[in-house]
Amino acid sequence: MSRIFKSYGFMTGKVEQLFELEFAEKLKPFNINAKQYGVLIKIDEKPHLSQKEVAAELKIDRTTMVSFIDHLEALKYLTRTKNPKDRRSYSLTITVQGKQILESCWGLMEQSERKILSSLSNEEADMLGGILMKILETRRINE
Amino acid sequence: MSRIFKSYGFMTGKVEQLFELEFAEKLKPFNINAKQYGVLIKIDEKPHLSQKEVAAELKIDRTTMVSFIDHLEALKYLTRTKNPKDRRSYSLTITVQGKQILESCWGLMEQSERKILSSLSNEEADMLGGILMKILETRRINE
DNA sequence: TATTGTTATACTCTATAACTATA
DNA sequence: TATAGTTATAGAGTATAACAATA
Repeated sequence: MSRIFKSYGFMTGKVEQLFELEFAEKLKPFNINAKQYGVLIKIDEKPHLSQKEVAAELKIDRTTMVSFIDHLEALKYLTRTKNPKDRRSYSLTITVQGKQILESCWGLMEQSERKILSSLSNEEADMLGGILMKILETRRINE
Repeated sequence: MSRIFKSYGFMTGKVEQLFELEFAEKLKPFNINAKQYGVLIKIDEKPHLSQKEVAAELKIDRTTMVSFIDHLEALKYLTRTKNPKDRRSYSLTITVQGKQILESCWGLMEQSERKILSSLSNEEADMLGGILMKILETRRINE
């Protein structure tokens, strides 16, 4: 086996690619990508955030956020309303349709992840989740 | 904690990003990126491969490979010589300087990976490597 | 005719800078 | 003056199509 395969970065990247490709396929019918799905989750969990706040929490550039929100609004997955307390900013809320999409996508994501992890025992899958979480927690990427 | 954080895909992506950013920083002085480093490893392990063969093994587009090889040749990390048995293709070999760079980068990669994994016990780090490998093996990404 | 490497081109994704409206 | 959102633009990174040299 090639030396490069002994690299955690390389292995993690390849596994990430498996998850990404599998999930992107499932998301196609909904016309959104994984990052836009993350934006929708965030707005569902914290209604009335502004574009800037969502951008900061997900570490996405605010100009990129404009196009993401444009797209999700056009699909009627969320609504922009002017924040009356600061009319420069928007208050973002998910729509009923958006919530439905969210649930469907969550199910599809679990399904595609089960497929990628199918060679692992339940214990190994749990272990993987715990170890990844542990790496991220110490880096304080807790959003 | 946000729901999205319970996703393997999301966690794997974030961890991959940690490895990538850390290693990219180390590679800067050598003026190559992680994929070009992978190309160099491949040519070191299998001398006299053609550009097309390297491209196929690493799943990189052959037109992208042209610019990678241009770059690595300009840095004198590898040499192109015409394959006498098929003058359409090149025979790629790593230079002495390329080999030195390879060893330096390998050390730096191990160093940056140890940093990312520093919150794990040795057993956990080994477990992570084994589980990632197990996922990839069943998908037959064995190059 | 098919294939290797090359070039020109285009496309995706994202970031930078300048603009507007509000504060 | 500073800030939220917007727009225009540019820069990576990569892929598609057409071409030259060789098989």
